[in-house]
Amino acid sequence: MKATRNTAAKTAVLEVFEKSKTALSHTEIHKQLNDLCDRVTIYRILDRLINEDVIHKISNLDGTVKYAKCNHAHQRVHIHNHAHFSCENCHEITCLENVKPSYIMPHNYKVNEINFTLSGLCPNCLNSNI
Amino acid sequence: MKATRNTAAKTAVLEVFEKSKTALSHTEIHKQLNDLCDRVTIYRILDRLINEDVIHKISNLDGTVKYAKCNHAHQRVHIHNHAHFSCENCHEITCLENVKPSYIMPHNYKVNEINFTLSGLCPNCLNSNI
DNA sequence: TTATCAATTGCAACATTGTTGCGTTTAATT
DNA sequence: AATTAAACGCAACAATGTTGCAATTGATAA
Ligand SMILES: [Mn+2]
Ligand SMILES: [Mn+2]
Ligand SMILES: [Zn+2]
Ligand SMILES: [Zn+2]
Repeated sequence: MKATRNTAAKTAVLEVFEKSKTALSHTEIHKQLNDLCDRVTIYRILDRLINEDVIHKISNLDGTVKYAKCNHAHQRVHIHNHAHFSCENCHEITCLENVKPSYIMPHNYKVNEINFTLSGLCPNCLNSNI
Repeated sequence: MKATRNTAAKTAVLEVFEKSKTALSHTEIHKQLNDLCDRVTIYRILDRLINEDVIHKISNLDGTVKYAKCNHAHQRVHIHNHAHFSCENCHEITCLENVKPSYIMPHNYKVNEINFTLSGLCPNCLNSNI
Protein backbone atom coordinates (compact mmCIF):
# COMPACT_ATOMS: atom_id res chain seq x y z
CA MET A 1 0.00 0.00 0.00
CA LYS A 2 1.19 3.47 -0.91
CA ALA A 3 2.07 6.01 1.74
CA THR A 4 -0.46 8.78 1.97
CA ARG A 5 0.35 12.39 2.86
CA ASN A 6 -1.40 15.14 4.71
CA THR A 7 -1.55 18.10 2.41
CA ALA A 8 -3.14 21.51 2.83
CA ALA A 9 -5.84 20.65 0.30
CA LYS A 10 -6.69 17.33 1.90
CA THR A 11 -6.96 18.96 5.33
CA ALA A 12 -9.21 21.65 3.92
CA VAL A 13 -11.49 19.09 2.29
CA LEU A 14 -11.77 17.20 5.55
CA GLU A 15 -12.70 20.41 7.39
CA VAL A 16 -15.48 21.02 4.89
CA PHE A 17 -16.84 17.54 5.58
CA GLU A 18 -16.50 18.13 9.32
CA LYS A 19 -18.65 21.26 9.15
CA SER A 20 -21.35 19.75 6.95
CA LYS A 21 -24.29 17.83 8.30
CA THR A 22 -25.25 16.56 4.86
CA ALA A 23 -23.43 14.85 2.02
CA LEU A 24 -21.52 17.02 -0.44
CA SER A 25 -20.95 16.91 -4.17
CA HIS A 26 -17.59 17.57 -5.77
CA THR A 27 -18.87 20.92 -6.98
CA GLU A 28 -20.11 21.95 -3.55
CA ILE A 29 -16.75 21.14 -2.04
CA HIS A 30 -14.94 23.04 -4.76
CA LYS A 31 -17.04 26.15 -4.16
CA GLN A 32 -16.50 26.04 -0.42
CA LEU A 33 -12.75 25.76 -0.89
CA ASN A 34 -12.77 28.97 -2.91
CA ASP A 35 -9.98 28.10 -5.35
CA LEU A 36 -7.67 26.81 -2.69
CA CYS A 37 -6.84 24.07 -5.15
CA ASP A 38 -7.66 22.80 -8.62
CA ARG A 39 -10.83 20.79 -9.19
CA VAL A 40 -8.80 17.82 -10.41
CA THR A 41 -7.04 17.80 -7.05
CA ILE A 42 -10.38 17.51 -5.30
CA TYR A 43 -11.30 14.48 -7.39
CA ARG A 44 -8.01 12.88 -6.43
CA ILE A 45 -8.43 13.71 -2.75
CA LEU A 46 -11.93 12.22 -2.78
CA ASP A 47 -10.54 9.05 -4.33
CA ARG A 48 -7.92 8.80 -1.62
CA LEU A 49 -10.37 9.44 1.19
CA ILE A 50 -12.61 6.70 -0.13
CA ASN A 51 -9.69 4.27 -0.25
CA GLU A 52 -8.81 5.19 3.31
CA ASP A 53 -12.45 4.55 4.27
CA VAL A 54 -12.79 8.06 5.65
CA ILE A 55 -15.65 9.02 3.36
CA HIS A 56 -18.10 7.09 1.24
CA LYS A 57 -19.72 7.76 -2.08
CA ILE A 58 -23.46 8.07 -2.52
CA SER A 59 -25.03 7.67 -5.93
CA ASN A 60 -28.49 9.10 -6.32
CA LEU A 61 -31.32 8.10 -8.65
CA ASP A 62 -31.17 11.44 -10.45
CA GLY A 63 -27.54 10.75 -11.32
CA THR A 64 -25.96 13.11 -8.81
CA VAL A 65 -23.03 11.82 -6.81
CA LYS A 66 -22.24 12.96 -3.29
CA TYR A 67 -19.80 12.08 -0.56
CA ALA A 68 -20.15 11.88 3.20
CA LYS A 69 -17.90 11.24 6.15
CA CYS A 70 -18.05 7.88 7.83
CA ASN A 71 -19.00 8.89 11.33
CA HIS A 72 -19.37 5.47 12.78
CA ALA A 73 -16.46 3.85 14.55
CA HIS A 74 -15.00 2.25 11.50
CA GLN A 75 -12.88 -0.77 11.00
CA ARG A 76 -10.42 -0.77 8.19
CA VAL A 77 -12.66 -2.62 5.78
CA HIS A 78 -16.37 -2.15 6.16
CA ILE A 79 -19.48 -2.09 4.06
CA HIS A 80 -21.53 1.07 4.08
CA ASN A 81 -24.74 -0.71 4.52
CA HIS A 82 -26.82 2.18 5.80
CA ALA A 83 -29.43 4.05 3.81
CA HIS A 84 -29.22 7.55 2.39
CA PHE A 85 -32.06 9.97 1.92
CA SER A 86 -32.24 12.37 -0.97
CA CYS A 87 -34.78 15.20 -0.72
CA GLU A 88 -36.50 15.97 -4.00
CA ASN A 89 -37.19 19.52 -2.84
CA CYS A 90 -34.01 20.84 -1.20
CA HIS A 91 -31.72 18.23 -2.79
CA GLU A 92 -29.92 17.58 0.45
CA ILE A 93 -28.62 14.09 0.98
CA THR A 94 -28.20 12.73 4.46
CA CYS A 95 -26.87 9.48 5.88
CA LEU A 96 -29.46 7.51 7.78
CA GLU A 97 -26.92 5.55 9.79
CA ASN A 98 -29.62 3.64 11.61
CA VAL A 99 -31.60 2.55 8.60
CA LYS A 100 -30.19 -0.71 7.32
CA PRO A 101 -32.13 -2.77 4.81
CA SER A 102 -32.63 -6.46 5.34
CA TYR A 103 -33.04 -8.61 2.29
CA ILE A 104 -32.61 -12.13 1.02
CA MET A 105 -30.34 -12.71 -1.96
CA PRO A 106 -30.57 -15.65 -4.36
CA HIS A 107 -27.65 -18.08 -4.17
CA ASN A 108 -24.57 -17.64 -6.30
CA TYR A 109 -24.26 -13.91 -5.96
CA LYS A 110 -21.33 -12.38 -4.11
CA VAL A 111 -22.29 -8.98 -2.71
CA ASN A 112 -19.42 -6.57 -2.07
CA GLU A 113 -21.23 -3.26 -1.80
CA ILE A 114 -24.74 -1.98 -1.44
CA ASN A 115 -26.26 1.33 -2.40
CA PHE A 116 -29.58 2.03 -0.76
CA THR A 117 -30.90 5.50 -1.46
CA LEU A 118 -34.42 6.65 -0.72
CA SER A 119 -35.85 9.82 -2.17
CA GLY A 120 -38.84 11.95 -1.31
CA LEU A 121 -39.32 14.79 1.14
CA CYS A 122 -37.07 15.38 4.13
CA PRO A 123 -38.56 16.44 7.49
CA ASN A 124 -37.78 20.11 6.83
CA CYS A 125 -39.44 20.24 3.45
CA LEU A 126 -42.33 18.05 4.57
CA ASN A 127 -43.22 20.56 7.32
CA SER A 128 -42.95 23.67 5.17
CA ASN A 129 -45.21 22.12 2.53
CA ILE A 130 -48.30 21.80 4.69
CA MET B 1 -51.47 14.90 -19.35
CA LYS B 2 -50.03 15.15 -22.85
CA ALA B 3 -50.94 12.68 -25.53
CA THR B 4 -48.10 10.34 -26.35
CA ARG B 5 -47.37 8.95 -29.79
CA ASN B 6 -46.02 5.70 -31.17
CA THR B 7 -43.12 6.56 -33.39
CA ALA B 8 -40.65 4.39 -35.27
CA ALA B 9 -37.86 5.29 -32.86
CA LYS B 10 -39.90 4.56 -29.77
CA THR B 11 -40.97 1.20 -31.14
CA ALA B 12 -37.38 0.33 -31.97
CA VAL B 13 -36.22 1.24 -28.47
CA LEU B 14 -38.92 -0.94 -26.97
CA GLU B 15 -37.84 -3.85 -29.15
CA VAL B 16 -34.28 -3.48 -27.90
CA PHE B 17 -35.55 -3.68 -24.33
CA GLU B 18 -37.70 -6.69 -25.23
CA LYS B 19 -34.70 -8.59 -26.54
CA SER B 20 -32.42 -7.79 -23.60
CA LYS B 21 -32.29 -9.82 -20.42
CA THR B 22 -30.26 -7.15 -18.62
CA ALA B 23 -30.57 -3.42 -18.11
CA LEU B 24 -29.25 -1.13 -20.83
CA SER B 25 -27.44 2.17 -20.84
CA HIS B 26 -28.29 5.01 -23.21
CA THR B 27 -25.10 4.29 -25.14
CA GLU B 28 -25.84 0.58 -25.46
CA ILE B 29 -29.28 1.36 -26.84
CA HIS B 30 -27.87 3.90 -29.25
CA LYS B 31 -25.36 1.39 -30.63
CA GLN B 32 -28.00 -1.29 -31.08
CA LEU B 33 -30.23 1.11 -32.98
CA ASN B 34 -27.44 1.75 -35.47
CA ASP B 35 -28.18 5.40 -36.20
CA LEU B 36 -31.88 4.86 -36.65
CA CYS B 37 -32.28 8.10 -34.73
CA ASP B 38 -30.31 10.82 -33.02
CA ARG B 39 -28.93 10.26 -29.52
CA VAL B 40 -30.96 13.17 -28.19
CA THR B 41 -34.08 11.42 -29.39
CA ILE B 42 -33.15 8.36 -27.34
CA TYR B 43 -32.82 10.47 -24.21
CA ARG B 44 -36.27 11.89 -24.85
CA ILE B 45 -37.79 8.49 -25.54
CA LEU B 46 -36.30 7.14 -22.30
CA ASP B 47 -37.82 10.08 -20.41
CA ARG B 48 -41.22 9.35 -21.88
CA LEU B 49 -41.03 5.62 -21.20
CA ILE B 50 -40.17 6.36 -17.59
CA ASN B 51 -43.14 8.71 -17.28
CA GLU B 52 -45.36 6.04 -18.76
CA ASP B 53 -43.96 3.57 -16.21
CA VAL B 54 -42.85 1.24 -18.96
CA ILE B 55 -39.21 1.29 -17.96
CA HIS B 56 -37.34 2.31 -14.84
CA LYS B 57 -34.00 3.93 -14.26
CA ILE B 58 -31.21 2.26 -12.31
CA SER B 59 -28.40 4.32 -10.88
CA ASN B 60 -25.27 2.44 -9.99
CA LEU B 61 -22.61 3.18 -7.38
CA ASP B 62 -19.97 3.68 -10.06
CA GLY B 63 -22.07 6.43 -11.59
CA THR B 64 -23.38 4.49 -14.56
CA VAL B 65 -27.08 4.77 -15.35
CA LYS B 66 -29.09 2.03 -16.96
CA TYR B 67 -32.71 1.35 -17.81
CA ALA B 68 -34.82 -1.78 -17.68
CA LYS B 69 -38.32 -2.79 -18.64
CA CYS B 70 -40.91 -3.19 -15.94
CA ASN B 71 -41.90 -6.78 -16.42
CA HIS B 72 -44.25 -7.10 -13.54
CA ALA B 73 -47.94 -6.51 -14.02
CA HIS B 74 -47.86 -2.81 -13.41
CA GLN B 75 -50.40 -0.41 -12.11
CA ARG B 76 -50.30 3.14 -13.35
CA VAL B 77 -48.33 4.47 -10.41
CA HIS B 78 -46.01 2.08 -8.67
CA ILE B 79 -42.76 2.13 -6.78
CA HIS B 80 -39.90 0.10 -8.17
CA ASN B 81 -38.99 -1.38 -4.88
CA HIS B 82 -37.00 -4.33 -6.11
CA ALA B 83 -33.24 -4.64 -5.99
CA HIS B 84 -30.78 -4.46 -8.84
CA PHE B 85 -27.50 -6.27 -9.11
CA SER B 86 -24.47 -4.78 -10.78
CA CYS B 87 -21.60 -7.14 -11.59
CA GLU B 88 -18.17 -5.60 -11.01
CA ASN B 89 -16.67 -7.97 -13.54
CA CYS B 90 -18.98 -8.10 -16.58
CA HIS B 91 -20.79 -4.86 -15.72
CA GLU B 92 -24.16 -6.34 -16.43
CA ILE B 93 -27.05 -5.01 -14.40
CA THR B 94 -30.05 -7.20 -13.75
CA CYS B 95 -33.35 -6.66 -11.99
CA LEU B 96 -33.84 -8.91 -9.00
CA GLU B 97 -37.60 -8.63 -9.01
CA ASN B 98 -37.94 -10.88 -6.01
CA VAL B 99 -35.45 -9.13 -3.78
CA LYS B 100 -37.23 -6.38 -1.90
CA PRO B 101 -35.57 -4.70 1.05
CA SER B 102 -37.41 -4.23 4.28
CA TYR B 103 -36.43 -1.28 6.43
CA ILE B 104 -37.74 1.04 9.09
CA MET B 105 -37.72 4.78 8.36
CA PRO B 106 -37.64 7.51 11.01
CA HIS B 107 -40.82 9.56 11.21
CA ASN B 108 -41.32 12.70 9.18
CA TYR B 109 -39.83 11.41 5.98
CA LYS B 110 -41.97 10.91 2.90
CA VAL B 111 -40.49 8.24 0.66
CA ASN B 112 -41.44 8.42 -3.01
CA GLU B 113 -38.78 6.29 -4.61
CA ILE B 114 -36.14 3.82 -3.59
CA ASN B 115 -32.93 2.83 -5.30
CA PHE B 116 -31.46 -0.40 -4.02
CA THR B 117 -28.46 -1.57 -5.97
CA LEU B 118 -26.11 -4.30 -4.90
CA SER B 119 -22.75 -4.83 -6.53
CA GLY B 120 -20.32 -7.70 -6.55
CA LEU B 121 -20.05 -10.80 -8.70
CA CYS B 122 -22.92 -12.26 -10.67
CA PRO B 123 -23.43 -16.06 -10.85
CA ASN B 124 -21.71 -16.25 -14.24
CA CYS B 125 -18.60 -14.42 -13.17
CA LEU B 126 -18.52 -16.10 -9.78
CA ASN B 127 -18.33 -19.54 -11.43
CA SER B 128 -15.67 -18.66 -13.97
CA ASN B 129 -13.46 -17.19 -11.23
CA ILE B 130 -12.96 -20.39 -9.28
C1' DT C 1 -58.94 10.73 -47.86
C1' DT C 2 -57.11 15.11 -46.66
C1' DA C 3 -56.21 18.96 -43.56
C1' DT C 4 -54.73 20.10 -39.15
C1' DC C 5 -51.61 20.64 -35.35
C1' DA C 6 -49.28 19.34 -31.35
C1' DA C 7 -45.94 15.76 -30.42
C1' DT C 8 -41.69 14.28 -31.92
C1' DT C 9 -37.36 14.63 -34.23
C1' DG C 10 -32.56 16.22 -35.96
C1' DC C 11 -29.09 19.21 -35.47
C1' DA C 12 -26.03 22.32 -33.45
C1' DA C 13 -24.48 24.23 -29.53
C1' DC C 14 -23.69 24.05 -24.82
C1' DA C 15 -23.05 22.46 -19.73
C1' DT C 16 -21.47 19.35 -16.39
C1' DT C 17 -18.76 15.78 -14.68
C1' DG C 18 -14.94 13.07 -14.61
C1' DT C 19 -10.23 11.41 -16.56
C1' DT C 20 -5.36 11.50 -18.21
C1' DG C 21 -0.53 12.97 -19.12
C1' DC C 22 3.16 15.51 -17.71
C1' DG C 23 6.22 18.78 -15.72
C1' DT C 24 6.54 21.02 -11.11
C1' DT C 25 5.99 21.31 -6.17
C1' DT C 26 6.03 19.49 -1.57
C1' DA C 27 5.51 16.34 2.66
C1' DA C 28 7.92 13.07 5.03
C1' DT C 29 11.98 10.55 5.87
C1' DT C 30 17.00 9.97 6.18
C1' DA D 1 19.81 19.84 4.25
C1' DA D 2 19.24 16.26 0.67
C1' DT D 3 16.24 12.84 -1.16
C1' DT D 4 12.23 11.11 -3.43
C1' DA D 5 7.71 9.48 -4.15
C1' DA D 6 3.26 11.53 -3.35
C1' DA D 7 0.59 15.21 -4.55
C1' DC D 8 -0.29 19.10 -7.35
C1' DG D 9 -1.67 22.51 -11.38
C1' DC D 10 -2.69 22.90 -15.90
C1' DA D 11 -4.25 21.80 -20.31
C1' DA D 12 -6.53 18.75 -23.04
C1' DC D 13 -9.84 15.33 -23.62
C1' DA D 14 -14.02 12.07 -23.14
C1' DA D 15 -18.53 10.90 -21.71
C1' DT D 16 -23.02 12.11 -20.58
C1' DG D 17 -26.85 14.88 -20.55
C1' DT D 18 -29.54 19.36 -21.78
C1' DT D 19 -31.64 23.14 -24.57
C1' DG D 20 -33.54 25.92 -28.46
C1' DC D 21 -35.44 25.88 -32.75
C1' DA D 22 -36.88 24.71 -37.30
C1' DA D 23 -38.55 20.62 -39.78
C1' DT D 24 -41.11 16.36 -39.72
C1' DT D 25 -44.76 13.22 -38.58
C1' DG D 26 -48.56 10.54 -35.95
C1' DA D 27 -53.15 10.88 -34.59
C1' DT D 28 -57.38 13.03 -34.94
C1' DA D 29 -61.28 15.33 -36.96
C1' DA D 30 -63.36 17.27 -41.05
MN1 LIG E 1 -19.64 4.57 6.66
MN1 LIG F 1 -41.15 -1.94 -12.37
ZN1 LIG G 1 -35.60 18.82 1.88
ZN1 LIG H 1 -20.83 -10.74 -14.16
